Amino acid sequence: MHTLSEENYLKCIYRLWQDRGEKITPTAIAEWLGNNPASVVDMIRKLTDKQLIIYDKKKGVELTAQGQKDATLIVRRHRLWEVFLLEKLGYHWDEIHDIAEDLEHIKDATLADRLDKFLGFPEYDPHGDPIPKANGKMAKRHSITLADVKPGTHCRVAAVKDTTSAFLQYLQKLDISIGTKIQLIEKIPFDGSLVISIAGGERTTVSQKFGENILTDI
Amino acid sequence: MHTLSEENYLKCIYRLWQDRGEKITPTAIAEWLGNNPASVVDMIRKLTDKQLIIYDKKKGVELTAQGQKDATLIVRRHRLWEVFLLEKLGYHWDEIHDIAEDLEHIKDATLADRLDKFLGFPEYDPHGDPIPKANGKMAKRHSITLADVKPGTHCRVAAVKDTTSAFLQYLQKLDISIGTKIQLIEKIPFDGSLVISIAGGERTTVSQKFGENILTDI
DNA sequence: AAATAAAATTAGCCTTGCCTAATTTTATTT
DNA sequence: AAATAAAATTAGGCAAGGCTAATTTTATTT
Repeated sequence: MHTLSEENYLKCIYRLWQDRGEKITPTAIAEWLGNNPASVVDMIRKLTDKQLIIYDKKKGVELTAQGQKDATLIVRRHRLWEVFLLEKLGYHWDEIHDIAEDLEHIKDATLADRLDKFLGFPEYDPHGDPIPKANGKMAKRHSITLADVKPGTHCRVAAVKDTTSAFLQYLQKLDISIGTKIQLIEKIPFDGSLVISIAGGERTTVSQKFGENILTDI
Repeated sequence: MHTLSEENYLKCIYRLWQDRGEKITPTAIAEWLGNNPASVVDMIRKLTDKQLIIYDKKKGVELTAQGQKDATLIVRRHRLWEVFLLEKLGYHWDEIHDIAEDLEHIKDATLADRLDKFLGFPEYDPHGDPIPKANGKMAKRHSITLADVKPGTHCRVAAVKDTTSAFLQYLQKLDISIGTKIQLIEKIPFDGSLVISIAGGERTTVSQKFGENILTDI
């Protein structure tokens, strides 16, 4: 099996691949993990030896079939634990990510499946991300952000991209959670700011960055 | 906070202290952990620097107040997770120890307390060991083994000392679990073997070692 | 195309936590 | 008490996974 560090790299590569679809460079990985690019180069060598990734200077880092499979299972564990922490232990939205970050590395042949069953086979985690099934399949990710929809559109918050507590706490303050209805009233051309109405309430203005981190259903 | 390794040493010292009450030597620790005594000496220095233990060649290793407190909380986490794995996820007796061994190191200010509440504040773990409360207090450990009771005595299995799966699977085969009534019929003087009756059933003979690992209520 | 900037890589070092081998200390026998 | 055995300790090393600083490649400007 993989070391803690290897797993974190795998997961990071998986996320970058899912999120952007852009070329995954050592620098991008280093930034995401808060590591030095030199360290990343070391690990790229190790993961390549283990045949979990393929690195090509032109194409960047790509996961092999095995790498994808392993990464998916880590994400599965992470998201299942998030559901557990929120639903069973009563944690708040913004507290669960870091704890799940540790729990996801617990390895046991049947743990994730048992947890999945115990939780009632949830489709999405508390941030709206789909939970991979034991076979690696998962529901589609939501991809349209609040910043993408046309002014006038009514939409539903389906997921959040950023899961830092700074963002989640801001959402909490605005009374936004998964399922909240939001109407995009206007986009300010100058800086992309968004004028929205939350759950039919009065107008609020949020930044473009904010809008890009809200994934919507419609 | 402490590293994974430091926590394992702390827990080991705590166990040796509870179990035997004898002088805790570097060799004893090394044996328990399956490490080399030289490594233990290194760690003794580190834990001493952190003021978690006091090491005196004559007295052996002793936990400081802080060391005791920290070790107790690790044990608390371990035992709570064992309850969770057995009761909520449906694991068997002999499978939970190793998983809890990993889970116990997850650190979060409120995790253990939330888990405790979620589980209904259990007093004992599935092996019959008392679960320390948040304040460090815990119910008394059972101390009389099946090998200690007088022939003729009827007693109840309250806990097991050995938690290896080899022992637990043997118990399962004999249909013994926490709460099972056992009568000690006879002790064989030659090798200390015990003739017992399990739940009123027919006579069975078990070894002295076996008896020493069963803790009884009466 | 040359100059500059950015990214990738290499080299060498650090800490943690373990190891073996050698040595010193302490205990146990004879 | 001397000899022997066992335990503890020291010294030196190793792998993992980071780091910084220096160098080489690759991209971007001018």
